Amino acid sequence: MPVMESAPVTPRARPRNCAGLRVGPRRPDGRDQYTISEVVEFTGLSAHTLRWYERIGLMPHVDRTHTGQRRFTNRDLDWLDLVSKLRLTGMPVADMVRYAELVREGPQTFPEREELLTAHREDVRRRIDELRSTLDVLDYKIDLYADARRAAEREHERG
Amino acid sequence: MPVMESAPVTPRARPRNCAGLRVGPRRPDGRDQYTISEVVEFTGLSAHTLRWYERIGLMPHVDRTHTGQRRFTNRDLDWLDLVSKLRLTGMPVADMVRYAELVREGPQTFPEREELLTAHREDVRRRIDELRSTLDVLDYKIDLYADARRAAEREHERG
DNA sequence: CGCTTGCTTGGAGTGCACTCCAGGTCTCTA
DNA sequence: TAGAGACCTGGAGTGCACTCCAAGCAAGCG
Repeated sequence: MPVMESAPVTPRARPRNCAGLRVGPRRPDGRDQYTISEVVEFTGLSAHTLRWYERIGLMPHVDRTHTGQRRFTNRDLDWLDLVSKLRLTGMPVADMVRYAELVREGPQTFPEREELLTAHREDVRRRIDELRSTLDVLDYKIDLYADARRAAEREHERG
Repeated sequence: MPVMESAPVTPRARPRNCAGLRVGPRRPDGRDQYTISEVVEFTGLSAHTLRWYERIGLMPHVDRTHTGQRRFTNRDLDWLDLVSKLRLTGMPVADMVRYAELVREGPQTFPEREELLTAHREDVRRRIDELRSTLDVLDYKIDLYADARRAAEREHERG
C-alpha cells in the first residue's frame, strides 16, 4: 500500500513573490508588538491558523496583553516566515512541531536540528527533480496539442 | 483567508526513480491484459486507489472478464503513468477528472486540454521556484548548525 | 467438497491541515 | 453609555485523497 503524505499548501488570490509567499505590507521598523490581524497582513496566514499553530506547539509562546490578547514580536514574525517556507515545501506540521520543540530545548539539540533540516533538504531536492521530470512530459504533451492546433489553423486558412 | 490546496502525494517505502514514481517490475512485452494486482505492482498505486479512480471517472472505462474482474490494458497503464506524474506535481484530482472527460469527448477538446496542461505547467514552474528559494534558506540554516558543531568539536579536541 | 486466494461492491472511516462556530470579553468611538 | 468591532476559547466541521470494511462471488487445489 502506498504510504501517502499530504503536502504543499499553495496560497492563492494575492500577489506572490518568487517564493510563493504572499506579499503583504512590509513590517514597520522600530516596533515589536503586533496584533493578530497585523500578523495576518504580514504573513498571509489566517488568524485561525495562527491560533491553531500556537495550540499545537508550533509557536514559541506568544506574549499577551493584560486582557489576554496576543502581541506578536518581530522574533515571532521571523519564526512564522521560516514556518511558512517549510510548509510551502511540504514539511508535515508534525515535523515542524518537532523542530519547534528542539528549539525550545536549547543549543544541545543543534545536532538533531541539523539532521532534521538536512533530511528535509533532501526531500526538497527530490521533489524538484520530480517536478522537472514532469515538466518534460508536460512540454511533450503541450507540443502535441500545439502542433495539432497549428495544423488545424493552416487547414482553415487554405479551406 | 488563505485558500489552501492539498497536494503532492509522495509514495514512500520502495525504490523510486528520479521522478519519484515507484519502480516496480517492468511491464512484459506482448501482453495487453493485467489483473488489478499486477497493475498495483507496475504503478505503485493501491488496488483501492485504482478502483476509486475508476469510480470518480479518472479512468477511461476498464475492460472486464465475464465474471466482472478488471483487466487493464497497456493503454490503461500509460494513462496511469500520466496520472501519477500529474498527481505527483500536485494537480488536484478534480482537474485530472476534467482532463479525462476532455479526452473522452474527442479531438475537438484539444484546445481546452492544451490550456489545462499549460496552466498546470505554470504551476509546476512556480513551485520549482518556491522550492529553490526554500533550499537557500535551508542551506543557510544548516550551515549555521554545521559551524556550531565544528566549533564544538574543536573545543572538545583542545579541552 | 471444503479451503484459500483474489477479486467484487457500496459505503463508512481516516488523517491531515485547516476552518468555522457560539458565546463571551475587551476597547474604542460617538 | 451604547453600539460596533476586534479579540478570546474549546470544540465541532470541512475538504481532500485516499483507505478500509463487510459480505459475497469465482477459480484453483488436495
